[in-house]
Amino acid sequence: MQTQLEISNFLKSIESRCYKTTKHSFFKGETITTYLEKRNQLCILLKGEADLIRYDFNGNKTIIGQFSENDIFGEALYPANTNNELFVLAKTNCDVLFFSYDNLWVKCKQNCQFHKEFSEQINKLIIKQVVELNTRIELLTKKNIRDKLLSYFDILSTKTLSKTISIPFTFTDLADYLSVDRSAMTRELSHLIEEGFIEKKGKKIKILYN
Amino acid sequence: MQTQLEISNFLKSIESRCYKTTKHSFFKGETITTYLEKRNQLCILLKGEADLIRYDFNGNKTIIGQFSENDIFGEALYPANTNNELFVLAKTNCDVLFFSYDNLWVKCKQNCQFHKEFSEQINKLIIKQVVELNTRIELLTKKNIRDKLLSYFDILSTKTLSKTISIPFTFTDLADYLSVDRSAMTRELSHLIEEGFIEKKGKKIKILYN
DNA sequence: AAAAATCTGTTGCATTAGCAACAAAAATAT
DNA sequence: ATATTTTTGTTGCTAATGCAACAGATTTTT
Repeated sequence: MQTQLEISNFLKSIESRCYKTTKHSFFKGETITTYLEKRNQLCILLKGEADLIRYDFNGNKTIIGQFSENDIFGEALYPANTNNELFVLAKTNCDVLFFSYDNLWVKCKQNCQFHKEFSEQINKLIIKQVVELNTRIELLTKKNIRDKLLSYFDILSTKTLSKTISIPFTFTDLADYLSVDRSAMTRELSHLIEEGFIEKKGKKIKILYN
Repeated sequence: MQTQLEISNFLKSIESRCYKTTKHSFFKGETITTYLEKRNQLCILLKGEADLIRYDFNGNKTIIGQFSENDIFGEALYPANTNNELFVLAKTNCDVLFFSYDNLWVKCKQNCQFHKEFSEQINKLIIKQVVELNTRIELLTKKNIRDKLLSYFDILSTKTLSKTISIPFTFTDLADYLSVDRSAMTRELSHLIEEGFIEKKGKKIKILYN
């Protein structure tokens, strides 16, 4: 499998050829796209960080997805919803590549190398995305906050092969990712420290159990 | 986009050519596969229903995924986990197509039509899977059982364009899908009936609000 | 360097939802 | 047709967690 860096370089070198792709830059806070109609749009985040936000009928805001470099998103990957308004908001300055899912599998007339490569890269990104979604579902299906936290630490620890991990976002965002109340999560973190399961210093967590 | 039926027919007609694919049948209750090592295996459920089951360290069983006809699953789509044992169990008699993700993008020497078609179909299935995963995450990120239920009904209602919906699995399985306690869910259903939000007769639910 | 905004930790309180247990109903197997 | 298994509805109890509010720390903006 290709390294993350190679994929990244490939994506950055893309210029519209047989596909109609569009690159666009966004400033922090701008709306990258909305999921309102079913437009078959796909987007790749070339640079920056973005959140998928849901505002429900009560006006409650929930972060339902968090994207970083090389993540793929867009309406084509999302169910046609009804009562909810979904926005992808730039958390930092972002570069985004847009293209249509419809075009993706249409045979390129020249049967060009670029076309093949592009379509393979997209597939890899989508599969990566599936793995991430499954990871999150693993966590969300845990019955309590403690299990969610411990499983999350476990996953990070396995990925980095280290018992000391660094939370890659704010605790506020972590609470959103695990879909729990932030203060309840902080409380549970305190309990885990008291009971000797973990040590915590800022975003660094040291796992003390085997 | 091709219809579900066309995809289904295509998949059923598959015989190993340039890809190494294997078909296998399973009886109800049998283990279709386990997610223990990272083998890059992909599987398509050609017939039947199957569950992805997690047994955690406490021995608790959770259904973390439910598959039906033409769903794609397998280790390639799943994070390499640590403490959990994952099994795909046949809920009914099943036919399953196995192949390796590694082989999928290796260029077929003959550049054959079958190869192209197969790879396109797989992509469509994977995208369908992403949509389903996102649907579930939408539901799992709701903060309480009531919102999970109402959103679920809403999604079904939108899909079928009807205010009367039919739950496609048992309430026990629905509780698993929404990752809530079954008795608590039944309690909440009773409240929704009392408060006039829904009517319920067996698996048929009538939505009474606009 | 100062001001503004965001993030973090904490606590009290009320509500929710998990757990356990049981009986009736329904579905499945013999 | 009968027996067995699974599903469903219900309820009491308790623990977990969401919510609100606030102050101090940290980060970002001006």
